[in-house]
Amino acid sequence: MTQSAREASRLATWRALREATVRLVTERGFAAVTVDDVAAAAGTSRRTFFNYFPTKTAALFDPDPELAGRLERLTEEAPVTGDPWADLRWICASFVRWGPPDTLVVYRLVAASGELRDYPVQVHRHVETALEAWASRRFPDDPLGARLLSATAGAALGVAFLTWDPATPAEEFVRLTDRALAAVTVRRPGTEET
Amino acid sequence: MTQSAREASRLATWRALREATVRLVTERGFAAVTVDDVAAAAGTSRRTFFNYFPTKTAALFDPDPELAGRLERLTEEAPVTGDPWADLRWICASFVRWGPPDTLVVYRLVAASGELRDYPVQVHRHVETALEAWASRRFPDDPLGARLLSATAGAALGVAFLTWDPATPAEEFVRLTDRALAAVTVRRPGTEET
DNA sequence: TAGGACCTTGCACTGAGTGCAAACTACTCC
DNA sequence: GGAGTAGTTTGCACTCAGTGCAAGGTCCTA
Repeated sequence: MTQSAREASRLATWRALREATVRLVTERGFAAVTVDDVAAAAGTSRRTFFNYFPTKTAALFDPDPELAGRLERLTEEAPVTGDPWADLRWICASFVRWGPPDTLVVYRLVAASGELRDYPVQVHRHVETALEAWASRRFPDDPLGARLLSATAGAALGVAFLTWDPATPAEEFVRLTDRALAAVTVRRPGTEET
Repeated sequence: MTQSAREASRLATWRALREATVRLVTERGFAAVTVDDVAAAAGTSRRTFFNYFPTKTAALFDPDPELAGRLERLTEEAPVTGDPWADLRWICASFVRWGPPDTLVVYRLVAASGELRDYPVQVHRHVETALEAWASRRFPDDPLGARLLSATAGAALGVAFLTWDPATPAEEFVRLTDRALAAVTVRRPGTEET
């Protein structure tokens, strides 16, 4: 389980590239930063950048390798009650409250930047992906219901994020997330009344 | 109100470009079609293409100019009851049922194409935009609640779309949309009970 | 310590998207 | 009807994202 030298070096390069991207984009704005700039700042070649990230935006939004594991664990620890939407709210609330530190910097960057407003979805796409995996594991024979759970939660997270003023502390974002999730209810399709 | 020659010609060029894009992408796939190809097929120059569409994907997903007006009218005709989510469902159901013909071709194209699976959101982004305008007009002092309504509806539409098998008739898509929308409820934040 | 797996890098190429300036076309107002 | 103006088309040259390939380097394993 201890990392080999290769794995360690790979993670280091990944983080150097991520760090350089975030720093340069913070300083100059997304459009004014080229991949060459990032690669140079991270001490690697342009070609290596593309070995780690498929696109320029990915360097900003791809989740840290360790984050994936944490999210995975969170979905496994989640309660399993008769109300899947409540369980999903539990996962979202835990995730947001835990506040992955690296992620929060990017959050604030995107929220504050006009030119990145087109990508609000990207910010929590990996969360939504994890939720979708959770949901489809739980309801394998109901793709509509499973996707509906994760997509709706994703929408609520996105709305909370868009409404959040990045100048205010992160707790405010947590509060908005709670309010957004609390205002929505998702039943399994087929059990609707009306 | 009758179009000037200029307006008519502009609309014609817009539609020629859209039509060429859809046709070529259907034949060859998105990646294998260049903007040059599209421009040539539409009988204009590459540079003119970019006068009409900011990106290649926009040529596929931007709503037909007339569609915007129709959507606008739909949001004005919508009922105004004490249950905004119900009103929103009415708008979505009407829109989907009316079935804008041009749009449906693109829908089917995207749903059937593996390489466009990353863009499912784009398909109904303009609908979501119209819904957001409607919601923020109705709840100007509650941005969270307004966005939550439109984003959730958008998520439901997206899920219905992703779950839809494009080989089946459009009515199936309508049915999925109804089921998805019926399974979700959005209250105004602040009026939640747990 | 030798061979293979994996990683980095340079090079050359395609194609998206943009700024600019010149030619062209439709509209307007006299 | 004709001159001026505003909007449109187009070519050209440019930047930069992203990809394929092949040569060299580094780590790991037997």
